[in-house]
Amino acid sequence: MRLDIEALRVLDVVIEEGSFAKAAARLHKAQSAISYQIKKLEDQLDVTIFDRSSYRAELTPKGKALWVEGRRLLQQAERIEKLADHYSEGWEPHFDLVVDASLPMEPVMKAMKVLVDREIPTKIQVKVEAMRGVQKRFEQDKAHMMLVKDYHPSPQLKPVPLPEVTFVLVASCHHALAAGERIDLNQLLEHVELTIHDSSEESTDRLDEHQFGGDRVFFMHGFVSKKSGLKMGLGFGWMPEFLIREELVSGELVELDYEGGSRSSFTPLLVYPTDQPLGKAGELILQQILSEFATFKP
Amino acid sequence: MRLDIEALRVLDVVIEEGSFAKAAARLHKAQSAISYQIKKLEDQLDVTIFDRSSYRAELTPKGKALWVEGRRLLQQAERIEKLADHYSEGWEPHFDLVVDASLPMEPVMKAMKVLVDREIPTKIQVKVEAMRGVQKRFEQDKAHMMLVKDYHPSPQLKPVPLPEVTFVLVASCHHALAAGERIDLNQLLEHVELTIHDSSEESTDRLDEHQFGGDRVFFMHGFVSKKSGLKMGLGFGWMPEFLIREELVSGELVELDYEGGSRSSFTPLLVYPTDQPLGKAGELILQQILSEFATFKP
DNA sequence: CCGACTCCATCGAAAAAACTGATAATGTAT
DNA sequence: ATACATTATCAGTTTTTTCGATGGAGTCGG
Repeated sequence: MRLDIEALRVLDVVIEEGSFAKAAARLHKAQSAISYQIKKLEDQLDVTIFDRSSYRAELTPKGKALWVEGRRLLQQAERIEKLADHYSEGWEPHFDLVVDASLPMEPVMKAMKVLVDREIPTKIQVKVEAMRGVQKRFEQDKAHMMLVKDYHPSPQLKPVPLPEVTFVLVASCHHALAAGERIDLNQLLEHVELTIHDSSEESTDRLDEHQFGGDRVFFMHGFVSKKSGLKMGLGFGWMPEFLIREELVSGELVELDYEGGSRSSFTPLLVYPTDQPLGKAGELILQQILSEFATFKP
Repeated sequence: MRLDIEALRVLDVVIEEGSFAKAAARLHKAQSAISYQIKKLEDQLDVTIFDRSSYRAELTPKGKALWVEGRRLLQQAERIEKLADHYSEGWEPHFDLVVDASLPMEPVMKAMKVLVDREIPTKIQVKVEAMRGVQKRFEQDKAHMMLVKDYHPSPQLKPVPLPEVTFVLVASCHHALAAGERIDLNQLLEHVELTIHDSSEESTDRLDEHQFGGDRVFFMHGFVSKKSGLKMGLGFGWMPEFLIREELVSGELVELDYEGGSRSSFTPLLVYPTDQPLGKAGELILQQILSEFATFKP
């Protein structure tokens, strides 16, 4: 590599200042050091950058073209240095967040918006997964934080509780079960159940705690499609209450009168590893997500 | 500037090779020199790039992010070096060609196409001007070559003749002059003359040699619009023969029976400065243009 | 036209940076 | 357990960079 950033910087300053001597002054160097650097650059690139035949050294066309390219390199160098500065100020290069699909996305989105607006140097990625897929992705990607419904505890993982989420067992108002009273398990099992496809499992043989185990179970790929399946009367199923509030009010979806209980609540958790302290971005995200969830009303 | 290309190159090789020692071998340096460069980079950027706690040094996330950025810088550095190599091989950074609008563009375009297809490193610009504007632009832009109908000779300018171009005095077949026989100057001056706007003049008070000096002269901004003006019967005027060959055959435009002569030929010139020898691109362009003009049949 | 000034190149000496080779500490593989 | 691989460190050497001084050439202002 016969190119030297320092030499390009000298070239840039010489051109800006208009003379070797002035550049030397600005760079706090002797004028001979400037001569040396420029000559070195010319020798190494084998290109005459300055025409010295007249009084003041004048840029040759080739010199000018190289200068233009050199400035781009200098800018890239500055970017790298700024990046390094950010890192030593405590910003982490990346921050990966995994979120359980059954949690409300609005507070997460709001928190992200705040971070984006602050133009922090950390690159943030958010991935949404379902059920066991959340922790699986968290571990696979070595992510920095996850918002989960449930997880395998570990001494290196610190959980922070988030506001409770309620699930409701519902079906379309036109569904056979909608009118049923004191429905028992056997009655339920006669109908199609809609549930979410566990994004961690290839062969779906395990059951979610919220799954009844009938013969006909339809696995949807998210609560959006599950909700539309429910609304069109395809079957019954559990839904986060905040997602179907409107449909419950309008009566489009109705809460089933299931004898085993039609409501189920859980406390979602914000989880992050403690073996590595959170960086600046991590702290910010932590605070922001907690604050958004605290004020979140669906 | 606390960034050093050499250090980034060492970092890159270390990561590619997987160990300091192997990188040292590939770079023909001692292993301690690699340690030194990496440590220097870490100190200067104040970022831990490698985690040395395990046996082999492992990239930290920050280190990886810096490496990715560093590679972009290395690529830019390589581009600059390649550019410099091209320059010392004799390629010039830019080549500016000015062409008179009354010359056929086809051979020029063909020549340019050949150059472009060869992917030469020189950036080529072609500018089309009219009349005195050609040489004016040539001098103003310090262009490297011009194709002109006429120019002010100078000892530093070398002219090379190109194939003759013929101008024909024409008008629409529906124009009053079309049917005239042995038309004299006074008859001509009773009609609107179409001519090309000299791109060098602000106030158009000078006359082209091909201009009769009637009261009503319309200045067009190129032969394309002049031709359409002629075809719609707006007036009469001189046109390069190669541009109106079809219209003459079809009879849409007719050659006037002017007593001063309805045809005028001139030898266009390819002109370039001799004080600076042509670069590789210049030589190529010279050869290519001459060869394209030599084989050009309109 | 002269003297003061600015421009840049060059040179020897000095300082700084980079590298070498050897050694040590630690970990891996067999 | 032995041979080998990996990285850090250190003293000494080589190379690069800088300094300060000098000189020739061009410019500026009277």
